[in-house]
Amino acid sequence: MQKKNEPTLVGVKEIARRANVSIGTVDRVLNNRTGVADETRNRILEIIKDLDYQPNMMARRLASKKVIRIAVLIPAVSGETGYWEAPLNGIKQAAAEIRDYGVTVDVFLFDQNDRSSFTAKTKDILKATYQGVLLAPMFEEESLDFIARCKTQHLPFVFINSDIAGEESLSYIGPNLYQSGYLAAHLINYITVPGQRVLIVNISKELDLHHHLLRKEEGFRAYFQEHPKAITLDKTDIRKTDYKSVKTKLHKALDDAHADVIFVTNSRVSTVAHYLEETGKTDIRLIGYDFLQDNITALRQGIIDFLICQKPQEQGHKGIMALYNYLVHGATIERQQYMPIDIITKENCFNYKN
Amino acid sequence: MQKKNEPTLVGVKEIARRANVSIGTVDRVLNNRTGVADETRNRILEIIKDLDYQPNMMARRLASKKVIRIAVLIPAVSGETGYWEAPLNGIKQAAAEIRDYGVTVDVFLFDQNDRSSFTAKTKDILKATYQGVLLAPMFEEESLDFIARCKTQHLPFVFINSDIAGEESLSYIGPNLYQSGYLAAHLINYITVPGQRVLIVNISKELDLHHHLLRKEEGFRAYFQEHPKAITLDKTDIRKTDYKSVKTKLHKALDDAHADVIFVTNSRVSTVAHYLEETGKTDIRLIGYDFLQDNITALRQGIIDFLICQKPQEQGHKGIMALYNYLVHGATIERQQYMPIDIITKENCFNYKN
DNA sequence: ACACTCTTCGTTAACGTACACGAAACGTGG
DNA sequence: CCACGTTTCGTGTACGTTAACGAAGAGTGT
Repeated sequence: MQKKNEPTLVGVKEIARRANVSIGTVDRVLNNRTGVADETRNRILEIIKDLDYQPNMMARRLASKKVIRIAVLIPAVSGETGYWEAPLNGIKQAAAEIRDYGVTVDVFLFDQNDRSSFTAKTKDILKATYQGVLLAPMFEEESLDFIARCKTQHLPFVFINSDIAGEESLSYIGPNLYQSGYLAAHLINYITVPGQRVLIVNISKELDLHHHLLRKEEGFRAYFQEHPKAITLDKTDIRKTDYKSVKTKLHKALDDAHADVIFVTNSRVSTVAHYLEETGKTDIRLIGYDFLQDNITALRQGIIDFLICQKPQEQGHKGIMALYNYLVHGATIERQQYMPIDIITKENCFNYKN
Repeated sequence: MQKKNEPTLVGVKEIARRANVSIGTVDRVLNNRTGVADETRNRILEIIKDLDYQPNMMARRLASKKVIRIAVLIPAVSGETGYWEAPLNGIKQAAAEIRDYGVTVDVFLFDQNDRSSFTAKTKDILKATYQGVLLAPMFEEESLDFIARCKTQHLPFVFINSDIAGEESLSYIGPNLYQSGYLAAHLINYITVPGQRVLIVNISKELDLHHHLLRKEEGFRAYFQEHPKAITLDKTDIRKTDYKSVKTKLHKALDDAHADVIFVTNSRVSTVAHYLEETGKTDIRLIGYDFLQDNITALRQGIIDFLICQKPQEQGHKGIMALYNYLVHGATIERQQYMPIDIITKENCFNYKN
């Protein structure tokens, strides 16, 4: 049926035979090294194209003793939030997959509350000899410093989870925050009727993270600007993440104005769920972010209505793979890889893959 | 920080050295072949465990000239429905990924309207020498025949898209139809108010496929049984898939009783969308299945409200990978791999990965 | 013509594993 | 004690590629 092409049967030997040269010469043009006459090189190139030669990756990486090292710089999972566990898992999984190909990945964890720990780790990375870096540029200023150094060292880097526009990263892999806020608004549009009130809740004590939340809120508000509806948007900022602080603030906010729907702009939605459950306000619809255990529990109980999630584990996986494909296969990488925005409810959370 | 284990540096040579034997002997116990004294075997086994030896896959498959062949038996993409294009793409992608490992996959396509084409292809597969089969068992009787033969030939097989319970397949990879209908009901529960009417629409001329739709409808109805709500469920079966027939039937159904929401149990939802657009009934909410171009278009236009999708491409990919992991790595495979049930709306369809 | 440097290319030993072949070592029966 | 079979093991080649080494030829200056 399909053409009778000999699959993978052609190797350097066959090319060498046809070109009347030795495999050494063929190897030189394949890895475009010097020392081949232009005429010979062209002849071999021609034959390679003719044969649609595909190098045998196994043999290639077996023979090449050079090992590729990738550094990863992301926040440690804190009691604060378990979010980074998922990307880390994706990173580990990818690392395991490409370990056989002679790629090792070292993970450096910094403290989200401590800019200096970030800087310290960047120094460690620059000291060692890596061929690529995957990083979460949470602290903008410090990150700019770091990637400036990367550039002088011709060290390719990939951003994960948050982007710094205008910098020549190989790729950005992460959420489209604006769009995810927009989507949340879309969902709320479905489940509300005119006259109702929506409360937007930002819970975060980190300044740089707060920036994330604002981007989502922006998308959220944009939706209702573009789709006018007679609902009222309230908002409360909570700068402490412990339950008591959240409770107090929420109490006040709900006292000021009743809410039919609460939109929490990050994964702390389970804290709000706890509050609603405790106070028996289970008629309030609740939407938040991220497929974390506490959130899933509340989702199952019907306290949280929707979770929005952007596959953090896959983010980590893709981040490593982008570097791998670039470094090993010389592939060109998409500059922006926005993750799909998943909607999770009580009824489809069972088989969700983070 | 982590233990100073030499990664992948240990090979058969090191094991042989420690055991005071040659690599040949080590090789014998690794591939548990005969001809090793029990005492020696145990000694080597011990060392292997000690060193946490991981064989080098590349070298392994390089040296072993045996090639693994996988057969795939799925419906051809017809004008009828483009659905199977997605799984096929996933299969092709997976095939490309493992081609380097000496695995070839041959795809056999049958006609969804012709049972005999299915049988013919199964014969072709059995005639050739495959080590594994991935199939969509759409025709139950014929499939049972086929897998009976597979069993006598010790040919492992994986089901995709639809399952035949009780058969010893390596794995089933596909949707949980019941649950996806249940989810649709859940969504409709959000967007309806008491007193409204929902119309269930089954569009399919194939008998075996119809069975799929019923399973979804079952889940759908179960939801409202478990969550009683004052809404009325109507239903119409449409046994011809051309637009004119659908139009006629829909007209009649909507004439009988007004509908606030229409739930189409498969990917033909775009046909209904077309009807709604043409007749200006755009106030009717519409929910259906699958991330196909026509559906996406209608989704973007706001005619379709929700699409439910179960990653058909990933299904194909996972199907091949299950076989690969089993045949090459001897991994144990999960018996049932239900795909996540994704909810797609106008606002999150951009970055959706099928 | 000689010594020398460059360019161009062939040869060969790895890489880690699989597998065929054959060599010891150890019986066992006569 | 020899012939023969069996068990147990070591050796060598192969897989397709990389990369170091060095040989042959061309060019240059004296």
